[in-house]
Amino acid sequence: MGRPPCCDKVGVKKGPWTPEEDIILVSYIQEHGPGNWRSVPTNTGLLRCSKSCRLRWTNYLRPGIKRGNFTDHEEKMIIHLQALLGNRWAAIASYLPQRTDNDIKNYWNTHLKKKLSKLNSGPDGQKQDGFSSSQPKGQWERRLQTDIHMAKQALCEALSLDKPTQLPDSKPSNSSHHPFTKPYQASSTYASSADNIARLLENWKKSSSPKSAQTNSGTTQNSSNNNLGATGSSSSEGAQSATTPDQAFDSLLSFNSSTSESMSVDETANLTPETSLFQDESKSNMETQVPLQLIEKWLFDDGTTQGQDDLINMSLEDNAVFF
DNA sequence: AAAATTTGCAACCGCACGCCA
DNA sequence: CTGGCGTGCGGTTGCAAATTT
Repeated sequence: MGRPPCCDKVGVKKGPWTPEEDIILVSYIQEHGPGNWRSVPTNTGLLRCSKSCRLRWTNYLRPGIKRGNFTDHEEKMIIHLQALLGNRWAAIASYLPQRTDNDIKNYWNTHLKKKLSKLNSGPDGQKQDGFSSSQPKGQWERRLQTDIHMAKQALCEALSLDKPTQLPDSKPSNSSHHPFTKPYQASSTYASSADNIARLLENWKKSSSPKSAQTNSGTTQNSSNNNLGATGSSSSEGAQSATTPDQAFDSLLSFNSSTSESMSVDETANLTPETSLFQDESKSNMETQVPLQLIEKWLFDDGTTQGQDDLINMSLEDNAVFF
């Protein structure tokens, strides 16, 4: 028995996305906005299941996504947040605008885990993974602990009426991932999305040796590391060298270049309406604001860098205070 | 230079959750 | 209240690229 698959497997394509598919998806979302994923494959003719479409959008095509090259700052945040929240990548991602949960999860699993285990396997390799020793084992317990923690802090905040409002990046973000559950908001949101896809395309064309559709994963990776390389101007380059006779592509690029002319991708990303759009989301606000104080404290103390251990200790001490 | 091994990441899978009729 | 449906989330896998032998 069990739950039937989200989509019948016959005729459903799997594996890396091709630029053509990306274009179709983006241009569809450009028109209709994200959401109602179930209908996306039917309406676009994509031979993908709805989940796959959503994933592709949220992890790659969504506007304002930054890929690769985690900064020290981000790294520390992830470490700290992981200590606080456990493997709740979506929650962690909500503190890191422009980063997806998948990206963070991958980065944690591939880089940070090792890094930390090296760090902590010094004299006595007890603290595996950094700080898990102080955490409940099960996901459920951990979640519970976090929630209690959050609730307590929220209470404290409420009582002190001293709410931080100005955290630089305090964007509730993607806990509900979509700024646009409503019809579809600012078109400029898609500018950066178009940037994303323009990057994909550009790199795809560069490597557009016969392999073409080939390893989209490869092209994706390249593009992902080239955020700086592909700006608005380069996307129009992409338009010129376009070999894909796709109208959607043209419209995308023109759309793109008209909206983000002089901005780099990152700039665009930073200014993306997401930031403001997200700010109304009460649920994630609840979630974000609570540990924010801790994070803020840590972030703003960052200059005084005492090293990760101190950060870790801080979080653990904080936990101790609350329990 | 070629083969073997490791690494990194995109994408898939399946369960959980929330909404709605 | 309950069951169906759509979506979100975290764990895992598969494969290409990078590195080592």
